[in-house]
Amino acid sequence: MDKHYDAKAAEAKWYSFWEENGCFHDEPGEGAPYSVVIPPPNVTGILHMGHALNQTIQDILVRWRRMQGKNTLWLPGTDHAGIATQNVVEKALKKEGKHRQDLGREKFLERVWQWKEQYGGTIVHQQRKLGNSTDWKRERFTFDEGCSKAVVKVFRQLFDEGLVYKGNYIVNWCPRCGTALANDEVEHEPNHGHFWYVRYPVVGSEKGVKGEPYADYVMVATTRPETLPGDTAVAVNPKDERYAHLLGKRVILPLTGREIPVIADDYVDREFGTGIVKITPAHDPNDFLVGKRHDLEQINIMNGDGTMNELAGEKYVGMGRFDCRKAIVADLEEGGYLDHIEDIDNQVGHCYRCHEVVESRLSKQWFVKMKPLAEPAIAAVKSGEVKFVPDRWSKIYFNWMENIQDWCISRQLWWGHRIPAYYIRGNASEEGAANSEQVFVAESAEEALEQAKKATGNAALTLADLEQDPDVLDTWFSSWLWPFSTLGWPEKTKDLDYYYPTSDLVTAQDIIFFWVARMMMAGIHFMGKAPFKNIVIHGIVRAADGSKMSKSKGNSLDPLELIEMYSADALRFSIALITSLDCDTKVNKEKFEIGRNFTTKIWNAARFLEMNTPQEGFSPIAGPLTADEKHILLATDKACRKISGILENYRIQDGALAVYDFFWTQICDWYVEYAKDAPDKNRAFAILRDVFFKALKLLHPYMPFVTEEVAHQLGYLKEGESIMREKFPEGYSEEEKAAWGLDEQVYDFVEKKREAITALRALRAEYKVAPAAFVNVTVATDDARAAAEAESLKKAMRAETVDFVPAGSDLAMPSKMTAFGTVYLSLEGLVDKAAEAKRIAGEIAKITGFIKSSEAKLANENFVSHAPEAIVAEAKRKLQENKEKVAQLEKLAKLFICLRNCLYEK
RNA sequence: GGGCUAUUAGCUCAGUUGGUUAGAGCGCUUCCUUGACAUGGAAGAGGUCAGUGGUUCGAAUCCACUAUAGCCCACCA
Repeated sequence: MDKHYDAKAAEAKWYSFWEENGCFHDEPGEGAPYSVVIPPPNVTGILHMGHALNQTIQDILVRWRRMQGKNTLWLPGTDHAGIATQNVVEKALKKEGKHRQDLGREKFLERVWQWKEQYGGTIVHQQRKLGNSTDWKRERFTFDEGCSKAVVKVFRQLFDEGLVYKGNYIVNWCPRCGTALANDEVEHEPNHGHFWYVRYPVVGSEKGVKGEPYADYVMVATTRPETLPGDTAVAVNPKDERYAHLLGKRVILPLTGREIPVIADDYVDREFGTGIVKITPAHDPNDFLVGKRHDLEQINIMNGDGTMNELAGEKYVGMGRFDCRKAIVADLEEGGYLDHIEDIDNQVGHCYRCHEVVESRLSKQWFVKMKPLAEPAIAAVKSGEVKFVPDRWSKIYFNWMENIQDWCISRQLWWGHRIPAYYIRGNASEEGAANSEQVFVAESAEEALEQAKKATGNAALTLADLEQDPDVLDTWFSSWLWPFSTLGWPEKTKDLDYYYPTSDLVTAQDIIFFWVARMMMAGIHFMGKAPFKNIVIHGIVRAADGSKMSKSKGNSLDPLELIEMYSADALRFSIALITSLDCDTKVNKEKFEIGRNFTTKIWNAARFLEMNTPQEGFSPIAGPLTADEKHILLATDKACRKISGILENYRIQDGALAVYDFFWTQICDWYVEYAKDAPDKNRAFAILRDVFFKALKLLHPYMPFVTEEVAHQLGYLKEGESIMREKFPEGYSEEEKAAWGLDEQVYDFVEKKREAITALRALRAEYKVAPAAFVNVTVATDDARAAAEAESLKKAMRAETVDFVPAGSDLAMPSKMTAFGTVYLSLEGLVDKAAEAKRIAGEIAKITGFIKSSEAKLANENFVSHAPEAIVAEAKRKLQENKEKVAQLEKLAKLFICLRNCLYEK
């Protein structure tokens, strides 16, 4: 083996080997499978730390289950990401000085597909670098033929069920992008704005002259005076006594002269502003709801591009909304309606894409009625059919699902699944086909034509008479079908039958609502079964200071760079080790050294084993084994059992820790050191060889590349074989354990022995005994097995002699008490430190403190009678031990005083 | 405003149903390089578990309140 591990070469070699040999591929078979669908990244995306974490967790689970022998499918793919992708292509067009309108819909879409073919594979290639064992033969795209078919089918079905409807609704609207935005696509930012206090004269009151107050008016505070022409009421709180007299009266809307009612609604906050609110149902979401409750007219005064229309008043037509604001304010002042202006700080929504100020706009959009879909999805989690891991996320899920709002699914984009709704040409209103009332929802234009013929009684209609709704569907409308559309639905495929419902869904907390909850609803509604059994939610990877990673902040780490620097295994292992499911993870570059160092350790340990492999090979493990040999076999057995149990519970981090500790501490630090000087080296190394392969297999889900490479280098596997096809170790059989004489007592005995060795090392360090010096050691113990360990102790302690005396022997030498026995270090002939006396006094004080607290505890009647026997016995034993320790230290103190005296005499 | 979560060593975090003197990694201190590995080895220092009160024989762990931080939802015209 080479002195250094070449991660890059190994990663490239093994990934293509696995892929070419179908190691990732699965076909329906016998028995319950393990299946997972990947959260599809945006096709425009590049791999970031969030993906690295998310996919590492999935790959660990997937590789582990596959090695357990289950049929295992991890299905990859990408999301067409409507707005994001369209934006990328529009930007490219802009460089050519073109706009999408210049190309027209068809040509533009061609361009997007071209872009997708050329660059869309970026993230998919990057994912391979991570070592993902995804079944690339089944890679899907939310906009591919099959997924698109599923989308149309679902839309049609929901429409027929009355769950999809077209409605007037206030949506967040970006005037620049010309599309509705989902709530999450709006970014609220602090804004320094103004409150304009405007007087609305009460009908019937005397009109004042220009510039003077009206005799009777209501004062309204608004941040958006340009919407004033759309007001259809003013509202007060029903409990507000100040304004009780106004109820039922009407006021005059300034500049228009229109009369509007004064209404009472709980929505109005008495404390805020003047306590009187103007109600503009077409331009504010809250006002919209108030308007619904009071049956108010909705006056839409704005065009889609943010300019004013004729309903705003002749004077303002064609003005931009902000120019119009200025004009209206000026006119209000002119007319004497403006009382005063106040500076305020508020929040204003911006488009997450182009940063334009978002407008609330009344428009016709398509919606999905969510309540009927949500109910069974809530029930599935309540009943335990589907579990959240960690469980606390179920609360958040319920909270959202129980207060669910209808889902606006139409987007005014071109890149996406076009809404399968058709209208008779010419019926469309000015705002486009979406406003036509006569709509035919069908899976094809031909089918829609049949419907139209039937509905109109006009058999002469042709396809040319129909036009399709121009809008496309929200991207989530395809991703919510992901767990079954990717398996072939609506066709009844073998895959669908075998792999659905999937086993685990692994994702970050930020898309529980947008994606997870909706998949639950779609899965139950269309498949009759929830789409997965467990929803594993992990945190977000954050920068070292706890802030979110973002390119613009420059605080993001690039997983590909980390792979380049430390290797994919290092990235995977480190991230698994430092991430707990329960909270976000803060990372910096240095953290990934953990994994890099561990990789090096594995490589070097493998080299050591290789160097010690006899030419003729190892003989089978037989004969009476030494305690250390039994111990490592038991430790291996424990590790195997422990790790599967840990992974069953998704404790990825604990698993990483366990396997790290097993390999580094148990194998490298202790067993390898033992094996170097073992009485029967061939047997010791035969055991090491066996244990080592098990360790590699345990490690494989975390570190696929180095484990595969080492397994081949050491000859565990022949060419053409893969560690991926090995069985995940389950520990040794009862027969093996019996044959080798493995039992817990031996394990504990070796643990104790190690304690003695550590104690001696500590004594050497404390008394500054040169590392190379041979020392004389005495151990006071009654353990009958001790004598057999004299040789191994001598080596581990670098001792000239190791003598045993009965426990309780009282020697005047520096000592440490251990579970094995009291270890004494003879200082004769070695450097001494007179100042030790002081240190010992400190130690005596410390232990005396413990003794006092133990004595107090044992004197406590309540403790003795209530606590379990074992606890009481343990307390007594500890007390006794501490007492002995103090006695020993006191003796030692005397010795040091004596030594010091001797020194002084010199 | 409503909800959720966190607060344990200098830093990042474990701590399973309450049970001896609270752990790991990194960092720090001391020592060790012809030895598989200095990307290493040995030893060590460092914590009144955010605070207060309660339940209990016993609390980092359970309960209440307080403080601080973070996240989500709804957002004030």
